[in-house]
Amino acid sequence: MIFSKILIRWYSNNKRELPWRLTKAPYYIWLSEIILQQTQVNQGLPYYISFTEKFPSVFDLAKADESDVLKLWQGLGYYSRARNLHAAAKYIVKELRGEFPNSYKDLLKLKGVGDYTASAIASICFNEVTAVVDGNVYRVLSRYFGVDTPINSSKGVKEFKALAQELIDKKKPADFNQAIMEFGATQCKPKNPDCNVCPFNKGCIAFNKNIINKLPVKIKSAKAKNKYFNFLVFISEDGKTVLEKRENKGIWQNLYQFPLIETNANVDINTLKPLIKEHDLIKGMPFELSLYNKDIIVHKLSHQHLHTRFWVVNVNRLKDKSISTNDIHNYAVPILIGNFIEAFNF
DNA sequence: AACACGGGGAT
DNA sequence: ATCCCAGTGTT
Repeated sequence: MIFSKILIRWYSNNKRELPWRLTKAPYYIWLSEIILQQTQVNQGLPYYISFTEKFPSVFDLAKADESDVLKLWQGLGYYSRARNLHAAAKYIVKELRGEFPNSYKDLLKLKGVGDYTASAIASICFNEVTAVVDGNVYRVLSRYFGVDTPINSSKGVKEFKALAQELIDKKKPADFNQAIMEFGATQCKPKNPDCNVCPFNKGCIAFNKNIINKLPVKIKSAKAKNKYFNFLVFISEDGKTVLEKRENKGIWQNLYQFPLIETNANVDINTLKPLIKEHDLIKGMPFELSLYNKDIIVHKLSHQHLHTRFWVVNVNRLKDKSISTNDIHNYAVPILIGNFIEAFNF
């Protein structure tokens, strides 16, 4: 039997029940695909539920404020997905009168939609024969066909896309695409794949040459850099504090944080005090400084290790820009800040 | 081509 | 520790 037939049969017997598999409405498929980029099903699932509840249609999403979209996205990471999602919703409503793009080519014009997502939506919603290539597909194909081209090289990207496009079931592109991803996610896993019960083990090159753990080949990325963050948790006698919006490019764009002093290394209270004394928010005012977390919190991102200390700065009163500590939960914050807010219990 | 972009889970 | 995750955008 040919590859796609075996795969689709496996899928019909083994697929998980997931909410986005109950619909073919492009808005919902799009939502699920954006949420699931670089995100495991278990992590993305509650966000899919809350987004479909709060924004049942692309019109609801388009008319929301970005701050509300980011608040709902809080904790999921890769926040450009939320910003692009919102921008694309506004584009669909304004420029396309709410009619969702219905081809790979037009889907690609949406912010945050690249080759993978355009292929997924086009195939699932419109039966377009466009093969998806995600992390699962790289793994399944590299192992079965014994392809050792690095998956994150430009050559590899083209090669695997062409191979997937060759294999896809022209009559059932939606099933094929979802099947190969589901197969990679639940059976042909990175570690300890279930080769003993695999319907492909007879023909799988990696299995038969015993090189399962050598494939796929991936070029290693640079190591994470250390950064040293000192967050200033101002507290005034009338129960106010300060949050600032991160406007710049980089991590956490458009999310909120406590005023930040970044240093080249961990600093103690004596080093930090003069810096705070000159801080715009309290220049010339008396203050008391204390360290909240004795143990440095190391928040690990893909490319940065954030060595973090929270400093409580008690002051008499705060100028403008301050907010009531009662309102602090209304702001979208990175999980690092969110965990502090929860522990500090304002 | 190389890098930035989060947070959680598995090993 | 290290790798991976229904990838995309920028430089």
